Amino acid sequence: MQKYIVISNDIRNRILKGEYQANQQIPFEKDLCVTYDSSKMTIKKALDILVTEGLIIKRRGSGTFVKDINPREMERLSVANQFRGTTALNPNRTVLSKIINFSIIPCPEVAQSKLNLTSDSFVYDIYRVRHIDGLPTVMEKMYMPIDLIPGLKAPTIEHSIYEYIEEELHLVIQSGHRNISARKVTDFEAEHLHLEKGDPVAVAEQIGYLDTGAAFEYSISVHRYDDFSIDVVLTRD
Amino acid sequence: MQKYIVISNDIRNRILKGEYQANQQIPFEKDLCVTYDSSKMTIKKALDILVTEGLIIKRRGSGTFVKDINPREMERLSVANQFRGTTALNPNRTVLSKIINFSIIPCPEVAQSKLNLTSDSFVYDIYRVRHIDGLPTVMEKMYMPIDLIPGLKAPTIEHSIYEYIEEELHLVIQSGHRNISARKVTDFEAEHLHLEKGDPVAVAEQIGYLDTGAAFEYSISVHRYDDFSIDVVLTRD
DNA sequence: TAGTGGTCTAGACCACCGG
DNA sequence: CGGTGGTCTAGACCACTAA
Repeated sequence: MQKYIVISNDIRNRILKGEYQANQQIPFEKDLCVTYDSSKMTIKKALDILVTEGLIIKRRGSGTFVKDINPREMERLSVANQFRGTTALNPNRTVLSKIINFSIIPCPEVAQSKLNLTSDSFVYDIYRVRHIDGLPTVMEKMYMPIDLIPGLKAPTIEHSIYEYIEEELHLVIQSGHRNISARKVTDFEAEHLHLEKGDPVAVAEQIGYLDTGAAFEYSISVHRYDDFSIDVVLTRD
Repeated sequence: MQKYIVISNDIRNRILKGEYQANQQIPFEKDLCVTYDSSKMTIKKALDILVTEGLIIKRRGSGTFVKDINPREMERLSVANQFRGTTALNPNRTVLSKIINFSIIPCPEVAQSKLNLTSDSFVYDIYRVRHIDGLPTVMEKMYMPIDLIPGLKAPTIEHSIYEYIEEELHLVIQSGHRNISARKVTDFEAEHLHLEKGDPVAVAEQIGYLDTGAAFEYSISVHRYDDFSIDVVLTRD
């Protein structure tokens, strides 16, 4: 494990345990260099991780301070801006899917620009309802290039596609570009999600990337409004 | 302007102009060191900015590659995960507010944990409808500690509070922690937002921080569903 | 003015990928 | 095995803050 990760974890734990409290100043980088027997650059890198997580702020000329955050709020932060599938996001719940459609088609126009493909490429066309602890919660429309993700079968789609990609194909999922919006549920969706006509849904449109830079997924997830929430840490510049 | 920012901007522009195309390999860090007359660490820092923006990916042992992104998709990315107020987010539109409530009260329980205050601290209690180009678009409930943000007056609230904080008080807004969800509009909100009973709204609950680390704002923004959308770049690890 | 964090360097060593 | 990007160092200089 790299040094800056270890240091970063250690300081994060001290903050979460309350050893460094909200609004309190933490030791100077110079002193942390001694504490952790590291160079200034390494300490800076460790602290910068906590800055992007939103736990601390740094002020040139003054020092480094724990943000003015209630301890209960802190735990959410470490998972904000992390890319996880539905299964991984609900580790203590059962996630199963009912397949509405599973076929292979030429890449439709709507997905061409997202996946950077042309219509002569083939993609899986997947439409499924994801049940969490038995309750229909998300409807997911998904396009994946068959060249990148070979061998998809119905049983996989009923469970976790991401797990298949990582554990069976040994590919590495690297990042996702997601757009969040809201709208009214369609009648078709309402039926599957057990919602009333015109109820709200949250829509997450997403492009997923492998560590090769290749776009492997374009999906539109329609979530019941009472089971959707996402945390984001935003910064100036 | 710092060297790594200049380099980062230059490479971003080359990608956006198509000089470095989707899926294409860009020069090795070693060569970029020569091109930009910089050290390896500086080049790495410049490239890492583009990685977190979602434009490129790096593979140890292989090189650095432009992500498999359609050029049209790229422009959205540079503003993802940026913290802006409504006014700054709509630079070409007119943003005005109708005040529903503006008073000073002891910090209510709902905001105490968010702002890390106790009930003996006073906060502004602001409730306003934000009109964008004349159309009611967002209803914003906002609590701000009067100690941190002194001198707020009604005319300021009708325009941009963020501008007042930065340009009049010369404070620096540093980051925000935001939670996004969706629900049905209340009857009261429907009236002000010109929505029908039960229509969807997107809810952005947010804590804003100054560069001192102090929480200066807790707000709940209720957006018309047809004028709300947010982009997020998510990563593993 | 002393001391903070920010930038930048030159160079060492390492983990990983490809031929 | 050579070459990539990743980590880490020791030290220089700078911009900024606070007393």
